[in-house]
Amino acid sequence: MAEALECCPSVLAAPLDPGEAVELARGFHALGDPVRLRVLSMLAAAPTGEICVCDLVGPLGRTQGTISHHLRILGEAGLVHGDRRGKWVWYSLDHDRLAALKGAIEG
Amino acid sequence: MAEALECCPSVLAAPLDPGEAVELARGFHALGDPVRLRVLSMLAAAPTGEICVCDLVGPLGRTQGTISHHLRILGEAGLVHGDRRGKWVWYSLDHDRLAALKGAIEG
DNA sequence: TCGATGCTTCGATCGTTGTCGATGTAATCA
DNA sequence: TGATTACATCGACAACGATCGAAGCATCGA
Repeated sequence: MAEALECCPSVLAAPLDPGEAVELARGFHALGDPVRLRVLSMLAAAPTGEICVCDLVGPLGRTQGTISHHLRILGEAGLVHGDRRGKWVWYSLDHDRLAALKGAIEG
Repeated sequence: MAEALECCPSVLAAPLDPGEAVELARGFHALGDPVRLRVLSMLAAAPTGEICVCDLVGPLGRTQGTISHHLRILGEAGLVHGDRRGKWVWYSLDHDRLAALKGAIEG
């Protein structure tokens, strides 16, 4: 087993030190809300891989301010990125970050 | 792709319906705390796959009541199971439940 | 039966968070 | 410039959650 690359801490390998645990918990905490999970799944299912905020508000049944709040949390967790183009801000999924979290809980 | 087995909803497949999102969020929410992640990693690293509460209190630097609280949350999320044997309660990891959560965030 | 040990539950505190409505800001269009 | 649209931020509120100390169970040994 390649011990060399310590890119991503894993819950299932050696006991997690407190710092790694805090960092990982930040990521999983962002996944711990139904609205945010649905945002991610909508982004993953979008044909172009991008969705603007206005197209999230209706389906998710939350106000625009609330959706913006959740997108900020997802962004701070590194799970999504926003790109302003004209009046719209297009959000897309960060597959690498998601893969890193997945890697943290696989044996 | 085998559409047949719909055992575990995935964030990255079709858009999540609200009910599935709530259920998945419950699991990820349990992972969204540093103390709980360290509990899981200690369980995974334990030679016998089991640890009693008294052996978690010291390393995690929390009171026994707090550790018990976190174990209850992990248990309700299906991530750990407790087994009373004599004076001790031995906790172990539910690898299947963890794998299901992992499966929910893989493409 | 009585104490000691391991764990759970309870009550209280205090910070966090999901939500809304309202306001602010940026970009576009007339 | 002014109006409109898209999004972010703010203030407030209620609900939740992490934590502790203390009290309550359960089990074992003497």
